[in-house]
Amino acid sequence: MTTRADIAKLAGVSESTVSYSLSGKRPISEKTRNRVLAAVEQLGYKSNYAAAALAGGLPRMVTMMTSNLFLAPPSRIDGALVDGIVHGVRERGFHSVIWPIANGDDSDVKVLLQLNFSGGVILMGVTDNDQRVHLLNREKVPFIVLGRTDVGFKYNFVDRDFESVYKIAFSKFKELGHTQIGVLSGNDAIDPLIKKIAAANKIKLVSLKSKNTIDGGSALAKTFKQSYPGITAIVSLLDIAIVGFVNSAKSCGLDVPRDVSIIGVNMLEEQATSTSPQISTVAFDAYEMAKSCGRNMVEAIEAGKNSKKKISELWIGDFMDRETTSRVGEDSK
Amino acid sequence: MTTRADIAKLAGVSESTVSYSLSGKRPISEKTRNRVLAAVEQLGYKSNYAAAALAGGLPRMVTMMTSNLFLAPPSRIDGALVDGIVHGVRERGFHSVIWPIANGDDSDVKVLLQLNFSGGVILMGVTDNDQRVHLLNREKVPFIVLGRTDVGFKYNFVDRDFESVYKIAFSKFKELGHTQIGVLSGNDAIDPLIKKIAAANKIKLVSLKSKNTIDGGSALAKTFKQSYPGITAIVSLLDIAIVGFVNSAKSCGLDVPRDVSIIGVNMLEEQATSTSPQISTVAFDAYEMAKSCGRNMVEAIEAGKNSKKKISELWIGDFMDRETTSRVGEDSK
DNA sequence: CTGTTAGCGCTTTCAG
DNA sequence: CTGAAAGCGCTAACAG
Repeated sequence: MTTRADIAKLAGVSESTVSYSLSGKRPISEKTRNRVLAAVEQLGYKSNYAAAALAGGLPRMVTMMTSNLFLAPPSRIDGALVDGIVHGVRERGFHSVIWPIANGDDSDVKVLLQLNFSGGVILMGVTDNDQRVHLLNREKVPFIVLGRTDVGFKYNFVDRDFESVYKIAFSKFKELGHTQIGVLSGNDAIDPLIKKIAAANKIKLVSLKSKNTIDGGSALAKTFKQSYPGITAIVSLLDIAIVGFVNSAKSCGLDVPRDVSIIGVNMLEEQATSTSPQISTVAFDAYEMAKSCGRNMVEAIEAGKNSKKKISELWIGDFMDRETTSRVGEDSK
Repeated sequence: MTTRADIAKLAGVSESTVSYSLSGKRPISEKTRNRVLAAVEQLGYKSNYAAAALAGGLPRMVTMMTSNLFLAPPSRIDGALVDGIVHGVRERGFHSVIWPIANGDDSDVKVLLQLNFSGGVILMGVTDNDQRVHLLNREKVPFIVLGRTDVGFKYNFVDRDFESVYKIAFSKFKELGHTQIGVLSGNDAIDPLIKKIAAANKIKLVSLKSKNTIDGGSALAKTFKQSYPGITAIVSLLDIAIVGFVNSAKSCGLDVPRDVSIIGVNMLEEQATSTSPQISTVAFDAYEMAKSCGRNMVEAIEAGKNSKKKISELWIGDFMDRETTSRVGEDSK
């Protein structure tokens, strides 16, 4: 294994000059740096992560914890989240990995924590009353939750401000004259927050349950006209399903947005524009949100465990009106 | 941060005794060990991964590289593979993480290799002529490919012995009297290996293309009778789709296995028994295969890069006959 | 702008 | 069975 000593010798400089040439943490003359880089190239030198972490006093690594990777239907959003974290963390000079945990098994989490390998943890895909949050909290690892869950105490998280999101969506629906709208989600029950905001707008809600798949959305489109004659609009929490719905709409005799006006609150901007220009969205830049989460994580780690830096933040989507949201009661041919 | 020095002081022993108590690499008296463990417990000591890796001379870490995590439809098999690797690697005292790589982007791969963070890499989800294999080979990182791809040179891999698998499946079909069978896969073209073995058995093949989803399989079932009247059997390479097919069969007027005899060659034993007892399988214990891959990886790392230990191996599935594979031309009510 | 050097926390000889 | 001590390769003072 070649070390900085080897390349120092070859370049005819000191070992620290090698380090600084590579890290850029202090000024190095162009000439010297080039000699160092040439030596690095020539010897195929690679830095040693463990040594750097040890000497630097910190593992420059953040760990994403996400179970169910292969069990739940994948969403473009999940990919964007991982991608965002990777780049946000990298931007701050750290690295990130996914720590695979078997479903519902705490032992994998404990192994990680016991290892002291990770400077911090980003918890993803949290479920109701997620036990992992308790474990992380107990072990005093710096952690941020991507999403929210009620575990009985406060913790740092990054998430969308859904209250604002729903307020935007429902007030738009209200303004357009809709009075009965479907809530497309994975559950039979409608989120209380949605109920509250709909009530404030005097809008009647109907639950539309679906799997978050293209076919799930298609299936809904097929029976939509018969099953829900009164529904003139849909607020969708399912990114993939609503694409399937819109794609199938025409062949099912549904005119979007004339017959059904749709606002997607959980879609990537990219998805909305590329596959379903008929959908208005309260846009969600999952990548940027996750990137900011990654940056925050690194800052929290560098700030040290003791410093109680408050890094909670909410992410608020912007309303993207493509003027495709139909007005109710007009032009009904 | 508490270190071994702290716990040595508290336990009244030397620092090396602490290390050995924890690693078990040399005999320690029961009494001493208990004092050490008590101190560890009391101070909440966690070992420092970076220091251990540095002193030990090796990063005790294996990296799984798998792109498309969130783009491709997930399969139970992928989960079983990850799980198997984690446990195979852990069994040998190493750890494993997933290194997220953006699709088709080499730079993430290069970052990892440059980091010298990983003792070895397990490449998953390889595509045709996968560039990552070239990169790994060039960087001289110990690596094993889970699956195979043609990149123009030899490398170590762990994969099923599909030639044996197909031989088993087709000779069984032949024995049962089938002469025309469908090949359920994601492609229009049929794998040349399958063609060769079918030809040897004088069996005519028809390509059945499907997405590997429950709904993909269902769709196929719906049109199967009309579209493929001559097909009496299916060899399936798609684990999820075939489950969908079998689930929908009855409601589509298909009697499995009387009308269509099925052998799944890419299913987990678990899937076959739990969801579709009518399917015979050339069983695939993805977990065990991956576990063995993980163990091999660690051994390769410990053997050192120079030692050209030959670790290639093939995994051969066992034929699981549930006596549900129908005989052609009999009992056709 | 560059060099010297003292550790980081652990593993592993070597010496009892 | 236990201790002492020499590093592992790097970072970050400190000293020019």
